[in-house]
Amino acid sequence: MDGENATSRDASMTLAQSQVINNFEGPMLVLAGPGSGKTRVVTHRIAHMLESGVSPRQILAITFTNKASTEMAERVEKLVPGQRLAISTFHKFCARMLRLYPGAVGLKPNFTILDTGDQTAAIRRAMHHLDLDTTHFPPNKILWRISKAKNDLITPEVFQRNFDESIGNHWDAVVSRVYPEYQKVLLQNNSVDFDDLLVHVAVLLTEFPELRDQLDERFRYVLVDEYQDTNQAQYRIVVALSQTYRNLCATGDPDQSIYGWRGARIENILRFENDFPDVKVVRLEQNFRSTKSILAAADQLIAKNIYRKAKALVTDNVQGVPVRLIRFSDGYREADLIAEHMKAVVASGKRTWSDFAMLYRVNSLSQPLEVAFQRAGVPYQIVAGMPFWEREEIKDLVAYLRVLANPDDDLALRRIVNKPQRGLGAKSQDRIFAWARVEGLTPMEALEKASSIPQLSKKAALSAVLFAKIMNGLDLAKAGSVAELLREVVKKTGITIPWLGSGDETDLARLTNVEQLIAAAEYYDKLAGEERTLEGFLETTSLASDLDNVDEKAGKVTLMTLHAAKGLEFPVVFVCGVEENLIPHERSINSGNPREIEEERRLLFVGMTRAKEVLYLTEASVRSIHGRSTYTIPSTFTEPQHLSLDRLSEFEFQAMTFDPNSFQSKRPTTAVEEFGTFEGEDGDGDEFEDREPGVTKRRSKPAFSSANFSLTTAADLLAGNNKSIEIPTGFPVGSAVRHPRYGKGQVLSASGFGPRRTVTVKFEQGRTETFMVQKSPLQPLR
DNA sequence: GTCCCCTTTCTTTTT
DNA sequence: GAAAGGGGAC
Repeated sequence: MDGENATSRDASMTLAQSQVINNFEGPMLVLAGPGSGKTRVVTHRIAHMLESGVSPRQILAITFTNKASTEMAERVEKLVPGQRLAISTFHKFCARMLRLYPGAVGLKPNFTILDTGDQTAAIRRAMHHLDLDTTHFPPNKILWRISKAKNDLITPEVFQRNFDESIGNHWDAVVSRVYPEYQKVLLQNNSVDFDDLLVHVAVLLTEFPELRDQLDERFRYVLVDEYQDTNQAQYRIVVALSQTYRNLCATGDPDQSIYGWRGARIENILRFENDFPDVKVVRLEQNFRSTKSILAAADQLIAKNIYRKAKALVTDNVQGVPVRLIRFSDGYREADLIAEHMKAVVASGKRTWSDFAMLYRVNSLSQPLEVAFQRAGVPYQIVAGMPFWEREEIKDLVAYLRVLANPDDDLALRRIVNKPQRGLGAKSQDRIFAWARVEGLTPMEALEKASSIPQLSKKAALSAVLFAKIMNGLDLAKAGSVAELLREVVKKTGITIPWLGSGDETDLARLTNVEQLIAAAEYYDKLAGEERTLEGFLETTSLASDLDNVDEKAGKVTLMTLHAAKGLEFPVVFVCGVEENLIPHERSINSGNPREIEEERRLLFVGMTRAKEVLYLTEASVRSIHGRSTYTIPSTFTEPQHLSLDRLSEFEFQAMTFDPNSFQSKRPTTAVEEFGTFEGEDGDGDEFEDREPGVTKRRSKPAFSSANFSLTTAADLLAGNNKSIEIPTGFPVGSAVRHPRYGKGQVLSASGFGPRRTVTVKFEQGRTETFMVQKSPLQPLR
């Protein structure tokens, strides 16, 4: 798709695609199936608009993720270089708008955007004000309810009214009290949460018609991506911007709506046709991504949804190998054998690590996979886990900047006032801030004058004054750059001192994270140049996400949830844990709401359609969940009468791994021949020697895997060596190992073979632990 | 004021 | 089984 230019466009486009590109006046709804080249079409549409004389200033393209917006911007840039147009995420766009018109909703221009942690803290505080008990009503759950209300544009007043008018449950009783108080806390802190960014702007556009007119005039052409995922607030914003100039182009796919639980409304697509009766609806049904086999299976699955507008899925691509459902005896075998399979395929030289993706419904499934991949030496990147910006040390440092940028940001101040520990515990803090309120001072002023606060200990007062001194000495203008300012924070607060020289892995990780934060600041400094502000940097930090860092070409296998996979594609995809209660998730089943089951089905549909060439669904007979081993039930979605798949046992899968030629599909299919480059055929066993990337060098003596001792290795088989490999002794006495938690160590003693092998390891940091090799995350160090 | 142990809970989380 | 949050002990 690279290297194309704007002029050679039409020849390579389908009729539907050209329609989208060429008709940019008036409302349009693009229903784009998976892999239908949507981004390409949208970017070409923008290019066409620019070429036709539309001013770049009049175009607004909105996406959901940073990644999508960056990609769109890059691709437009490639087509029509040097144009400045607004391509942004919903939240970023709203943050911009709010910085321009903060007063209208009671904010100051330097407001901060709170992350989930701060939001919970704010809820806590609100509940504290109301004397509500946080044990019985967990703040997280309350926050969740409030967030849902905001997504639906329900204000605290309306929430309360709704509650009063209904026979409310006691939950909503609590929420209807907390919600307004929470908003008050946010306003006092001159801050907003993620949802507020949208809600405030929606309010702005509704209550200030002149402003709406002005923005509508300014953004005459609005494009929205992933329209099926818009919530009420986003819908309102988009529609408000498209009244005078009704050039709204929404692209989306109802079949890929997987964020209903976050307030996304598929109905927004249906409503579109009501709001804009003259809408042109274009369907992009041709898939350029997947093989016929994959598409047929996905189509068969999604056709089972009742609440759906039927859409064809067609492709000119080859048939490809059949979609396979593999049944493993348990989750560990699943992980091990998949790792082994990938190793073998990569060793054969036909694929690289980054061709593979592992998708799962819940994050907890990543753990056994991780263990197996580490042991097998398969390089992987895991998306999600603990997002960078959520890390303790990062949030602390960012909180320092937040207080500097927005002195009203009490939540941030509370966070850092005793970090590193200065002997200013909750009690002293309460005293200081209570005194501030009585005296009518800002919290910072109170800290400065702490020595005159009655009943505050000498020690606490001293620390408070010292803290105020540090803060007063910090200034962006003086420091020159955000990165430099951060370095000063680190130096003056000594926050990293406890981590220096301890050698502890987590401390080392903390230090690295701090470095990374500074690096991120440097990057921002460079990008923003002289226009750099603290608010600007903080905005990038709070609106950043882990997903932005997915590198599809990282030379690693990618592990992530099905949700995170939306919008991505990989040559080979494993969707694992396709079992009842996982997909569909038991919560959805228990909800009794068929629409929730349909969302689960769409989720699997999204996962399946990520695959370009080879797709595996896997299930385990026994799965250990919540620490308990349970017999699983096959997923409703894969029942034979619903979905025709090639069903393989783990042994058949293994055989296929080691000798592609030995395995014949059970279903008669002539399809295989059509695909030239897949594993599953073409076993000419070409030289694999030294083809593997570094990590897997230990091929002759693989890290322990239960399958290894009875079978020949993939590499040997492919090389034509039919000698069996020796039974691995794995982790011999005296060998060096690494444990993710305890660090480096040495094997003291070992006993047993195979799955029962246990080793005792003495770790450098002193402790000695015994592990079942198969179940532990131990890695050999060469 | 801090730490540790107990209980509880266990989707998904574009921003 | 593991992490997180709250309550109680020091």
